[in-house]
Amino acid sequence: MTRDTSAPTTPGASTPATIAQVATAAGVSRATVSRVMNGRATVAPVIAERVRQAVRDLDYTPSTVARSLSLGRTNTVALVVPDLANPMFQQVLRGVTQAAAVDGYRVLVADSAENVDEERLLAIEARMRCDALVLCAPRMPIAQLTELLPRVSPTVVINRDLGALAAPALSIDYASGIKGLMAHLLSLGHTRFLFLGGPEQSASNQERIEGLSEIAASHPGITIDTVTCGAAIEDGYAAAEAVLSNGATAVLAFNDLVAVGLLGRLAELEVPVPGRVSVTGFDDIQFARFATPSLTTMSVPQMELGRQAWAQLRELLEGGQPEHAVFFRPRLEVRSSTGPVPDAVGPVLGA
Amino acid sequence: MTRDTSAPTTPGASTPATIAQVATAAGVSRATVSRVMNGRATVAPVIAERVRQAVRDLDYTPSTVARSLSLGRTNTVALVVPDLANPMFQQVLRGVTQAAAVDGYRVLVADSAENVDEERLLAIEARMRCDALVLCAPRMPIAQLTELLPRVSPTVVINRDLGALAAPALSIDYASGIKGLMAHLLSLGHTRFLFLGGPEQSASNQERIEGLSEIAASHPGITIDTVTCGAAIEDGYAAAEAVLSNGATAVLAFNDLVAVGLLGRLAELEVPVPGRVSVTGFDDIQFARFATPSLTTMSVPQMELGRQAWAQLRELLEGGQPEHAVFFRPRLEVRSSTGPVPDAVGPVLGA
DNA sequence: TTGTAAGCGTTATCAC
DNA sequence: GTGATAACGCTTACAA
Repeated sequence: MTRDTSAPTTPGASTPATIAQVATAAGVSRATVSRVMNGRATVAPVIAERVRQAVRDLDYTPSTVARSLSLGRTNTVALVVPDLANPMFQQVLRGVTQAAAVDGYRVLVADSAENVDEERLLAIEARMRCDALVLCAPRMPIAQLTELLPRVSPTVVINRDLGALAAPALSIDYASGIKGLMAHLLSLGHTRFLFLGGPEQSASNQERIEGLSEIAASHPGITIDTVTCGAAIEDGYAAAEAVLSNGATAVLAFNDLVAVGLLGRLAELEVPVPGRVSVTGFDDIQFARFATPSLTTMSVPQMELGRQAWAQLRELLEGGQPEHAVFFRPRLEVRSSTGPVPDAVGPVLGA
Repeated sequence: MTRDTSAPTTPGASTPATIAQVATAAGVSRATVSRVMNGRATVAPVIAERVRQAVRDLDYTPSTVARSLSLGRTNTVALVVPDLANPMFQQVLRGVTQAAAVDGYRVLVADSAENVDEERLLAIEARMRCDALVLCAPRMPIAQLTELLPRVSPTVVINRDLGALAAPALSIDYASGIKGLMAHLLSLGHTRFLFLGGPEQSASNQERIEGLSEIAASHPGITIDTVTCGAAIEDGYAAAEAVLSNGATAVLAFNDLVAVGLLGRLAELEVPVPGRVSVTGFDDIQFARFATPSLTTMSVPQMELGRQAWAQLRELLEGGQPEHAVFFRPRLEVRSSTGPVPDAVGPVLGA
């Protein structure tokens, strides 16, 4: 390249000091500086101190990039998520960040902004800068995922069932979760249900629907309607009218975001919850407990998902065997947004 | 180092292909491969195609680390925040991530977990892996900040007034914001106020207090009590009793998180809002609008803060002059959690 | 238009 | 114990 033709050992004013400059200043070789910096082997105390002094004088910090190239590892993991606006993924991010930090790893975030097409390239690009990948791609077709995974290994996939794919995965048992919610609502006497569905290609949405189908099959007396809604808070807000025009006494929102949006709109419309309709969410985001009424939901260990993801990656990075796929079974959180079925259905009949 | 003594041009099975392997495969020099990869200059079409074929065959992707070392830039920015759990910072993260992505930059996150002591080292460490830094350090003493900033330049500081410090900064005018809230509450007839204060060392908390002092000084007839509370939703929840035992008819929470927590608890206690007390927040996080009652708050352009931060950094990275410090003036969002002062103060007297 | 070779800043091997 | 020196994989003057 031959960029700087001046003496490379000149302690540039603004340019960060290099190991060579420290070596010159301390009157030793670069190798020795490197040893001191890494607390390696036995360097004569006198020399070591001389090096440390030079380091202080020059304000030297080793170049991470150069180390990465030499060591062949970056000490960085990437997290690819479909939407950073979702509190669920924010918690996963926190979990990964905190757990990785303990092992001296940093986290690079990549938000695909729900753009399924870009997700593949984003993951590959992110993986190139890092030693490993945490991939959250609920909408990516399984075929594409299959092609992608070997390219970005080591990677752990979060939040979707990989089925036969032999890759490390941490998933939520959404089917079981939604069945748990249904069981709760059934026990309260509800028979007419409305499911506010999430994005249709979403794997977890499919799982929820399958769960509901099973319940429907085994409970002849009930009806479960489905309306495609979305995954965002605004979607829930906008769904209030659909909810009211439907005769259901219990609404299962795709997630807490949708549920909170719905709750907000219902409050504005002065529709009593759970007096008129019961509402459930999914995920148990931080706000669920503080919503009014507090939201009955399925608790998903969001931060734990992130922490476990890092734990598995760490294992892989150390040359360990891929873990088995792990399923988290959500836990029912009964709060105040669900209650007994009202005496009569429809706009204020009984009472 | 001399790690791999075997022929370096062997297309290793699992190891990622290098530029040298591509060069060999295509029968050209590495320089030519580099030119093709970067769409450089005029490479003979025939040769270029041969290179591209080799790239495809070998599944070659250039090493980002090696490029970074050679180019002297990583195409990465770091964001240092005190607490990723706060929706405010999550939005800033989104803003930075989205804006930086447009220019081909990725974002590294570092969460200091409210640990003020570690923040300095964290920032330095993060900066080393990146080309620039977005720093959110509301509690860092100004002296330490002064020492730190030159070391991590280029950096833009977010969310605090740097005063005389000549560094790029994006701040919120918290004093003006809280005064706006007070003006609103005063217009509703309130005279007894309670401020639920945030972390005491927090710069923005100080600014809020100064704003309140000014109002107090210019309005002899009113009283403004202060209770140190915190910045988290749980803190607001826990503050409900203190709020009720205080005679105030209007409560100004440190931020929306605190306000939502308070609202949640007040609802549980069946305390009418704003019937008994009015409540305000600060930040206008996503959930503020959907709280029950919807929260009157000061809107802070959170994502915009992130976007602008990137815009300024980009300018600096391109060799531009540091921008002047920018202040965002929050905008009052009147919603349903504030209302006229109740007829009588205390546990249900009038009515 | 293409190749040669130096250089980015580190680490690690191997003599001394 | 310490110092040359060759990598790591890429970019880019400069020569051909």
